[in-house]
Amino acid sequence: MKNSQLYKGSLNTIIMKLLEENGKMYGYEITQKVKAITQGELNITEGALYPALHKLEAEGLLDVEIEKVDNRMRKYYKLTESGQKETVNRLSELEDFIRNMQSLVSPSPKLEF
Amino acid sequence: MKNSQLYKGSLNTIIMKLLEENGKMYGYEITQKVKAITQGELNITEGALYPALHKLEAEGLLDVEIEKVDNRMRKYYKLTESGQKETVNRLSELEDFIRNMQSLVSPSPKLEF
DNA sequence: CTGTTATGTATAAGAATCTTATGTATATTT
DNA sequence: AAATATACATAAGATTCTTATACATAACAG
Repeated sequence: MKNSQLYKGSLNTIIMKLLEENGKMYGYEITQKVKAITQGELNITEGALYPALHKLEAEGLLDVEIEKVDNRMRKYYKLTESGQKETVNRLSELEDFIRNMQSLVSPSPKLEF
Repeated sequence: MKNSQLYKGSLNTIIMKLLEENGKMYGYEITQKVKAITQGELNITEGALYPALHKLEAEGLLDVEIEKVDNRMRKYYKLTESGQKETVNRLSELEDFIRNMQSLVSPSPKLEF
């Protein structure tokens, strides 16, 4: 991903959320979309992305469909039914995570007397 | 930590933030504090915590001070000067991370016509 | 009084995720 | 003609965490 270790563990959730929103996407498209949404702050590397997609597919959360565009291969991924249910869970976990992290770092204001 | 992979990579930031707020803390105290703040949702395991503390110390971000209380050892950790500076960076990275994740998953509302 | 829970630290094996590097191939831009 | 963009893939190694184990004292429960 980027410089920060914080993104570790969040890639699956990002992929699934984007697929939920966009129906179907291919790998390279995902990297570009993420870059655009985060204004270049988050760059997903292929070495992280493709193994993640393969794993989600192996787990039955994604379906794949190969197309050829301009003589180049594209593997379009979309959520399975099981994947759609799991996406709801992952997003819920992400909300909890963000809430917990904010509780931990939000400046519980030090009262001064 | 807990069930979710999302927390992976965030432990160092949590530790440093708590030390910034509380001056000095010992390991077990950190686990209890995190549990309390997150209402039991996030449980830091010793297998993750102690190696993390040792590494932060080795990197010169933490200082350690041993005390004996009730015949039991406590290792109090506090931020070094370098650690204080680095904490600012880490918290800034965390803010960026949370902002980026919210951009990615916030329901860019689908307009219907 | 004896076993369990709480307090307190530590490490080692293995799992999961990611970085970095490399490889292949075509299309487009310079 | 060379560099960049598009498009997928994998392998070695780094990092971070889980799970299990280990040691030791204090407090509580049966």
